[in-house]
Amino acid sequence: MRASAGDGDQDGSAREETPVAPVRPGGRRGPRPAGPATISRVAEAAGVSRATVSRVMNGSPTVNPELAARVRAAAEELDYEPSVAARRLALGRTGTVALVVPDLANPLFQGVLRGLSQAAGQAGRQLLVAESDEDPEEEVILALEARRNSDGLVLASPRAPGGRLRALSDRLAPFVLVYREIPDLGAPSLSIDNAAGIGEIVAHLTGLGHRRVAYLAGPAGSAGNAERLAALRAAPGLDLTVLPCGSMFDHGHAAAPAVVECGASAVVGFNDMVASGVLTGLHELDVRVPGEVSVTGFDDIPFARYTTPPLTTVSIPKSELGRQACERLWALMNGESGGYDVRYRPRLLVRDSTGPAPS
Amino acid sequence: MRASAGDGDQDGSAREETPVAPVRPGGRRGPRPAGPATISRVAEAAGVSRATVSRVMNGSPTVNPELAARVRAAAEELDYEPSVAARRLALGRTGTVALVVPDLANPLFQGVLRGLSQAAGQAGRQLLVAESDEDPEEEVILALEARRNSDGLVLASPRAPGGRLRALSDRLAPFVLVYREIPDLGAPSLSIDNAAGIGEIVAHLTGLGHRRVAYLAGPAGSAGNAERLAALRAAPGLDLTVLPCGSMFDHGHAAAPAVVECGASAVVGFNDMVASGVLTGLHELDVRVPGEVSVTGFDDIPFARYTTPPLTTVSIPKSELGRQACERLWALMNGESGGYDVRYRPRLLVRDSTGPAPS
DNA sequence: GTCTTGTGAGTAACCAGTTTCTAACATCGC
DNA sequence: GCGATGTTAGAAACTGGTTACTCACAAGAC
Repeated sequence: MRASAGDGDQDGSAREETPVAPVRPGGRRGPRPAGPATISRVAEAAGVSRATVSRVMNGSPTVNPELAARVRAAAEELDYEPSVAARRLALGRTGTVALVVPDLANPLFQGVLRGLSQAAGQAGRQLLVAESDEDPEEEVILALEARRNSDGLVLASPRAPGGRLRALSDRLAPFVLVYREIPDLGAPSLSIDNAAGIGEIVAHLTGLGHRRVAYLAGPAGSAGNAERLAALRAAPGLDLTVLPCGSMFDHGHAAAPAVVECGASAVVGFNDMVASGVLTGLHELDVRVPGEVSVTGFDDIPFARYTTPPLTTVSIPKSELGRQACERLWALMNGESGGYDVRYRPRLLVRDSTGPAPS
Repeated sequence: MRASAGDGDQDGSAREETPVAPVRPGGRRGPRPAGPATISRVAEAAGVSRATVSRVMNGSPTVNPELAARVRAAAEELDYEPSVAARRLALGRTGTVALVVPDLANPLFQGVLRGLSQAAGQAGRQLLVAESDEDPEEEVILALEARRNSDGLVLASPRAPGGRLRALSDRLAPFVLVYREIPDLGAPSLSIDNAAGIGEIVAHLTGLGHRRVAYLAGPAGSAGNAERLAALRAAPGLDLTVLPCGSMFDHGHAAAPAVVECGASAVVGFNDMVASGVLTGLHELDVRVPGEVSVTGFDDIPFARYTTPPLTTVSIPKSELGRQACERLWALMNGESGGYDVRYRPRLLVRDSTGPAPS
């Protein structure tokens, strides 16, 4: 007898009328149920059993067409819509898939979000979205919670430690991993060959004569950042300076002075946003790009074409990842195999932000 | 590029360890009844009734602490987690809110998405997202469907005709409208004063001596576009050319030649993306901005600071809209009033893409 | 004209919780 | 000592569907 009785003390008005006591979930058998129509009401109206109504609503062929028509008419008449909650319970399916991302503002994840949203829509499913704000602990909780409300999960670029995910993997299943690979995880992964992407960039830059290179590092927890950094470190003949940066425009913008200071002739951005930011920052410092400094990005976000100068970057199939993630997830949810892991190789896009190293 | 499933799809090879059956996730020791623990199993294990377990799980104070501890221990032991589906049915609540947007790729809606996502997370609710792809008919269906799976709805910049939404409003309720106003709709709305925003822009441009202005029009169905266009048409002393355009970078980019052709000295973009696109397009045509042509945007998306030159635009409180939308929705869902409609007045941000009209 | 077979529809048992009602028991007042 | 009162905890009804099982009835086989 407590519930939320305590909070009504300051309100006291605005309740012009209490039209219809909605439904008393403890139940009495009123004479006129009111409220949204239920399958029982339809059954009664059509003079059939609930089972028959259910069969009709689900298009079972074992119902006399005449009867079916009567049921449909009754349903129509009563504005009947099957209760989603009840179907979920009875069927044990939610008709929903979930996506957990570190940062919704990042165009990279928007690609996955869109791909997933469209695929889900086409499959007549709902899409649940949760944002972890880059916090690994939060992420795990969110993922578990999202999974409990859905039939399957897409984890985009999870920040959580591999061991943690491995331990949780049977409570998370079925799920697919995007933008990350975790060995011995029982889930398919779709990832980017970051080393290859960096390789493309390095080859391009060294081909232009650059040796002193600055790397604008991404967020600490990002597996992609770790791989890109490692690949850069492993590149022979590079004089590398690592500048802590981040993943957003502002971070790149703020890093411009440090770039100038370190004397690099080329800047490799963790992603296109920091690269765009640094582009503007350099412009403000009157550093010519690519005359004095070359700049590269990563991801090929839509905006990258529209910076000045247009950004040299590597492109990754963002929407394709979303679509593929769906496909894998559908397969998994049907008890099929999630298929082989794949790793997409980024493609170099040379635009105008890179040029020969100044001599 | 590696083919993912092309060749190996029919491998009948040794598959000794493929656990194809959905193994009971909880059964580590002892032959327990399979499947996830239910309230009945917990009740049995603790030697109490289901009602008591329910009370304990919901923190009812009318349970003997000793008994409660026993129940909690049993629940812990069995890895019990209450079924979301069953609670939904019994409580008649879903614990979910839904968002319907025309276009997830648009930074404008991402603001709302983020604000909503964060507020929902804080309130311990799930967030359902649906994208209508700018199709009014689709949108209505999506909204209805989303609403059936949630306790409340946020409709962002809906494309559907006002009458249609009005007719559906009781099936959609509780819901709040964002980026659109519809008279006599029984739902609170949070919108942008487009006319005021255009007013700011026009004042700024005419102050700089511009008279011949081109407007890069947004999507046909957009209410925001209609209002902005109307405000421009109503502005006195303007020689206005309307160029069909769109809402994305590419649309703006493609419009650059038409801008040059029409001889305007200033371009008013429907939003920041088309403005950025046209900026690049003009640059490619060797038109100096703002020397020969001034360009303005709308919305102040994060990119806008990082175009070259940085874009003069009007800013609107995107995340604030998301947060406010939540607040209204929570109120509505608690049976309170949704509050007054509000209309935010955009703020002019003068950056470097506008300058004196050439004489 | 029976026996078998097939078909359509109803009965009732689920799904996994929540909540009302009720009964047993302890406590208190007179 | 006995009735009145107050706690707990259980029984059972309820949320609104789905579906395995069953049964009545009709058609076809012999």
